[in-house]
Amino acid sequence: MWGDFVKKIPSIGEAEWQVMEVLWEKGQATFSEIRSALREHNWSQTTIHTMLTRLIKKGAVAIKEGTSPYLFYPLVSREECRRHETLAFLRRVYNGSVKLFLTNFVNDVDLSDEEIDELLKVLEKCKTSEHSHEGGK
Amino acid sequence: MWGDFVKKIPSIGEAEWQVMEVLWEKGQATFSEIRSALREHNWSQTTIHTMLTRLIKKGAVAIKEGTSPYLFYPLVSREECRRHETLAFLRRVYNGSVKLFLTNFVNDVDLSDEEIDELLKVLEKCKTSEHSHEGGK
DNA sequence: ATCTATATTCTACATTTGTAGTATGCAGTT
DNA sequence: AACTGCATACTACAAATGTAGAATATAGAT
Repeated sequence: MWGDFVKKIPSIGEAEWQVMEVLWEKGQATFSEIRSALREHNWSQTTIHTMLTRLIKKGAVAIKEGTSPYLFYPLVSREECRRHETLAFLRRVYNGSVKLFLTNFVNDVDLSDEEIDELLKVLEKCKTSEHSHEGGK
Repeated sequence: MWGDFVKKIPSIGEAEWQVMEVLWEKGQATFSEIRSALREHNWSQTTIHTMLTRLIKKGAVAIKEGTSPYLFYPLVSREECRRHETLAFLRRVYNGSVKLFLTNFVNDVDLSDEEIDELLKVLEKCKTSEHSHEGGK
């Protein structure tokens, strides 16, 4: 379905994901901005730097050319990362089946009827709204 | 009901999960049974053994007392593991919001209207059926 | 008792990830 | 020039995980 020429989404760890969130939120940011956005995590500066470095090496982040205090920005979108993680997760835990996921999850975790109603609404909307990617099988 | 004794669900890696699947499927199994069930993975025997050992150490698997060719069996249910993984996943990737998950995911990945209908049905059923769990959190 | 095949244990190594100390570079101030 | 602070780099270490070789135990066949 996605052919062989799919952009390879790098794997992003739990803590790294936090850093990415900041970048996705801000679009771009200097180190101090990132640091202060992550203030509550009480990570040492070097820790954050290490993560940025690794994210760069992985191709998830880049530094805008010629910026003095470096401006970091994401090279992969939150959407593609989410999709990637989601597919991996479903494959791993639910045999790749969204249906199985919903069935089990909604049973396991107590979702209130209100929440279920919300989900129903969301799904309904998705259905009616045409997703026009026909792109042949 | 379980008060503070919340059973701690161990973290289970991707490959380890495969081993657990076998155990969940069979209920219990000897090493050779497990091995042959995982045949297609082309893992060396020791690899599988290592995983079993680690799963035991983690408290995810146990050996039935006094069985000659050891009988391994799961100590944690697929359901609780799934719940655990799911919550962690949602927290990590979707800010803990199922709604966000559905919205994004259904948009990102092309779900056919049929699939959406199926999901709708599943959700509807969940709503009407009493879920008599006590609320957790 | 010996051999052999399967069962079980021990040890090892690379990679990924979280975490962080230390060191150096550079710019503005004294 | 020296000092002070932030910016950036280099190095390190432990835990988790995937992967597997080597060694030993043990039961049944010879």
